[in-house]
Amino acid sequence: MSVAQVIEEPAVEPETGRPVPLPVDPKLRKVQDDFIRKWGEMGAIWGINRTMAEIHALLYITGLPLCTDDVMDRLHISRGNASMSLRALCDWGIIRRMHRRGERREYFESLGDVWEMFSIIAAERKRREMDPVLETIKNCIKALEPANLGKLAKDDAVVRTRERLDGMEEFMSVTNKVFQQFVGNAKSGLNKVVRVLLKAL
Amino acid sequence: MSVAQVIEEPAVEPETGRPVPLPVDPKLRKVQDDFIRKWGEMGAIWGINRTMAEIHALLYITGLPLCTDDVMDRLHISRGNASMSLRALCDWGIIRRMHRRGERREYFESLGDVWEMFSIIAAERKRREMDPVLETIKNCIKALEPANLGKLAKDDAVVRTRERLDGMEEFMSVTNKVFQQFVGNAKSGLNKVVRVLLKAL
DNA sequence: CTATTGTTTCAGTAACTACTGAAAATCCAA
DNA sequence: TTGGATTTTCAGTAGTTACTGAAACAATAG
Repeated sequence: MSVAQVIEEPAVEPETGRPVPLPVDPKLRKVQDDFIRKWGEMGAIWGINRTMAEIHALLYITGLPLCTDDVMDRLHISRGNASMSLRALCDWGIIRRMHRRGERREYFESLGDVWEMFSIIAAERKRREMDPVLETIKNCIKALEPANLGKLAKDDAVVRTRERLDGMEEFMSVTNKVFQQFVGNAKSGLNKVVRVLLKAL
Repeated sequence: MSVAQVIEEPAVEPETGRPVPLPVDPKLRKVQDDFIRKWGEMGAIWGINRTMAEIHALLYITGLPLCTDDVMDRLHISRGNASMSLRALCDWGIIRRMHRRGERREYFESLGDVWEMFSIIAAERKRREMDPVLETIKNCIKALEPANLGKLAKDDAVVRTRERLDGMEEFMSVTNKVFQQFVGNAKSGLNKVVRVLLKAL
C-alpha cells in the first residue's frame, strides 16, 4: 500500500501503488481513442467482436503492458467482460500475458508486429472456415464422378453442378495457397508474398 | 393454367404451368444440399448472413435461374426473407435478375465466375471497412506530428504510439494495394496477382 | 376498370450474442 | 493454515439481428 515500496516505477497511484499506465496528455489520449474506436468498428473484418477489437487496439496503440483494471477503466467495461475478452485474445495469440517483477497482478501486451498478428489470424481462420468448405467441395466432386452415377452422369443438371463445383474448387485451392504463403513466411516486416507482389505490379 | 400453353419448356408442373426447376434425382440433390449447407456456414467470412449465403449457394450450384418460390420451397424460408435476401444479393452484384420470354415472374441467377464474385465482394468490403480505418490512421499520424505537439513530441508515450501507428499504416497500405490488384484485374479466370504468385512461389 | 399474379414492406417476434455484476475459485504471502 | 488480492465463471439481462406472415403495393391481362 505504501508508495515507498515501489522503486522501479517512476509514477504510481497513491491509492493502489500500481504504476500509472494511462497517458495523461489529452491530445495523445484523443488520438488513441480515435484509433481504438475505428479499430473496434472494423472488428467484423477479423471475425472479432467490438470489445475484443477495442481491447486489442488499446494494447497495441499504447505499446504498454496493461492489467485488467486498466482496461476496464479506460474502456468502461465490466470485469467479467474484460477477463473473458483478454483470455480470448490470448487464445488467438495476438496478445500475451506478462508478469512484472514482484507483482502479483497479471499484465497483457499486444504483439508489436502487425504482419505477425495478421498471419496468426489468417492461419486460424483458414483452418476453421476455409478448410472445411474445401473438403466439402472435394467430397461433392467425388460424389458426382461418372463412376458413381451411371447414366445419370450425362444429365444436364449434373453436368452444370459439376462445372460449378470445379470452378469453386479451383478458386479455393488457389486462395488457400496464397494464405499459406502469408502464414508460412510472415515473421516480421514484409513477407515474401508481399515483396513479390509489389515488385511485379 | 393449362399445360398446352407452354411450348418452350420440356417439363412443367401441371398445377402452375411453371417449369420444374429443381433437380429430381436424390443423389444430385444431396450433393447440392451439402454444398449449400457448408456455404451457408461459411457466410461469416464474406460478411453475409447464413440465409443469404445459402440462397447464393443454391443459385450458384444449380447454375439455373430460379424464382422466389423456387428458393422458398427449396430452402424452407418465408417469402419476406427470400425477397429481402434476393434483393440484397442483387445489390451486392453477385446475382442478377432475369426475365423469361412471356413470363411475368422474375428469375434470379448467380454469376458463374467465382473470381468475379470475389472481386466484387472484396472491392465493396475494402471500400466500406478498410478505407475508413486507413483514413483514421492517417489522421492520427498527422495529429502526432512534432509540429502539432511542441515539446510533448518527445514524450515516450507519444513516440511509442507513433511507432505503432506507422506499423499499422504500412500494413494497411500494402494490403490495400493487394486488394486493388484483385479488384482491378479480375474479370475471368486467374487474374494477374494470382498468376504472379503461383509462378513466383 | 377488376381480377389475378407476383413483389415489397414492415410490425411483431424469435433466436442469438454480448455484457454485467456478483459469487466462487485461485493464488500467494505471511 | 488464514486473509486479502486477483481472476474466472456464470446466471440473468440487455441489445441486436434475422425471420415470419400478412398486408400493401405493383403490374398485367382480360
